[in-house]
Amino acid sequence: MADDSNKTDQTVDFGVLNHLLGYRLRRAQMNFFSKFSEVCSDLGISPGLFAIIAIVERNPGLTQTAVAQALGNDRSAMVAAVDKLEKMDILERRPAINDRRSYALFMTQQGKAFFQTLNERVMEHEKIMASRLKNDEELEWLLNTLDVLSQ
Amino acid sequence: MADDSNKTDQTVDFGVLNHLLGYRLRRAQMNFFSKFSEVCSDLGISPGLFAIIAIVERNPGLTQTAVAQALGNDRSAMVAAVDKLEKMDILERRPAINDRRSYALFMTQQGKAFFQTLNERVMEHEKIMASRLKNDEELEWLLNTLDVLSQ
DNA sequence: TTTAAATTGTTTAGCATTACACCAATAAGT
DNA sequence: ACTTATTGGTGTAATGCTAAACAATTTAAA
Repeated sequence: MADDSNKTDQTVDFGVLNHLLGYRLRRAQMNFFSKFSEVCSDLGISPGLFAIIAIVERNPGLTQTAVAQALGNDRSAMVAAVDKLEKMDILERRPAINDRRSYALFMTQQGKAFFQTLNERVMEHEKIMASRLKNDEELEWLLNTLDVLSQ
Repeated sequence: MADDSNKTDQTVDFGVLNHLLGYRLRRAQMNFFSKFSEVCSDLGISPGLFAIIAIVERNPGLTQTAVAQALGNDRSAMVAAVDKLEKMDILERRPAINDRRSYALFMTQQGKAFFQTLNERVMEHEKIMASRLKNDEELEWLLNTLDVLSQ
C-alpha cells in the first residue's frame, strides 16, 4: 500500500533480503559465532584461534605462513594469534630446521590436553546445532553445498 | 603419523575443521562478502548498507531502531550508516509524527532509482552463485536450512 | 499532577578483525 | 656475486561490533 505515514505495526517486510543467500549465510554464521563464544569464551578461545589450533594439531611443524594460507588469513594476523597461544602454553614456536627465517609450530603437552577438552565442547555444540537438521545425510549435503559456495 | 619433523608437503589436513558447520559457514559467507564487494563497491554500498536500504525500501517510515532491531544491529551503529546514506541522497530522515525523539526513514526519489540498479546487480550476482546449485528446489532448501540454523 | 522509569538518537571508547605497506634476515634463482 | 622472493614481524589505518553514557522525550506509576 506504501502510504507515507509512519509504520507502527510490528511486522517488517524483509523483501528481497529473505531470498538472498548472502544475507541468510550472514545470519547463520553470526549465530554460530555467538554460540561458539558462549561455549568457549571462558577458555579464551575464539573461532579463529580454534581454527589455528585445529590445523597445528593435525599438522605439527607447519610454519606460520603455511597455517595462514590454509585458513585464508593474512600472515601478519598470525603473529598476535600465535603470541597469545604461546603465552597460553597451547603451542610453541621452534626454529625451522631447514629455514632460519621461519618457525615451525607445535602443540605443547598441555596444549594437546587442552585441545581435547576444547574439541569436546565444540563437538557437543556442533551436535546440538546439527540436530536441527533432518538426518546425517542432510548435514553432509549442507557441508558439501557450503563448500561449493566457498570458492 | 605425527612425526616431529617439519612439514614440507603441500597438503594440509583440516581435520575436524572440515566437518564443522561453523567453519564452512564462515568460508561461504566470507566468499559472498568479497564477491558482493567486487560487484557493489564502486557504488559505495556494503552488504550491511544494502540490508538497510532493502528494509527501508519495503518499509517506508520505520525508525532507526526499528530497522536496527529487524537486522539485529545495534542502534548506535545505525547513526553513521544513515548519515552516509543520507549524504548519498539515497534515503532521508523525517521527524516522526507522533514521537519527537525519533526519525522516520524514507527513500528519496533518487534513492528509489538507485535501489533499482543496485538490486539488479545483487540479483545478478545471486543468480550466478545460485547456479552452482542443482536446481531451484535445492536453493529453497538451502535458504530454509540456513534459517533453521540462524536462531 | 508529579515523579520515576524507559526509550530514542547520538557520541564516545574499547576491542577484534582485516588489509596494506614496510622492514631485516634469510633463501633461492640467475 | 647479484638480484629477487620469502618469512616473521611491526606499524597503521579502516572497519565492525559492544557497551556505556547522555540529553531530550515519552511512558508508567504514585
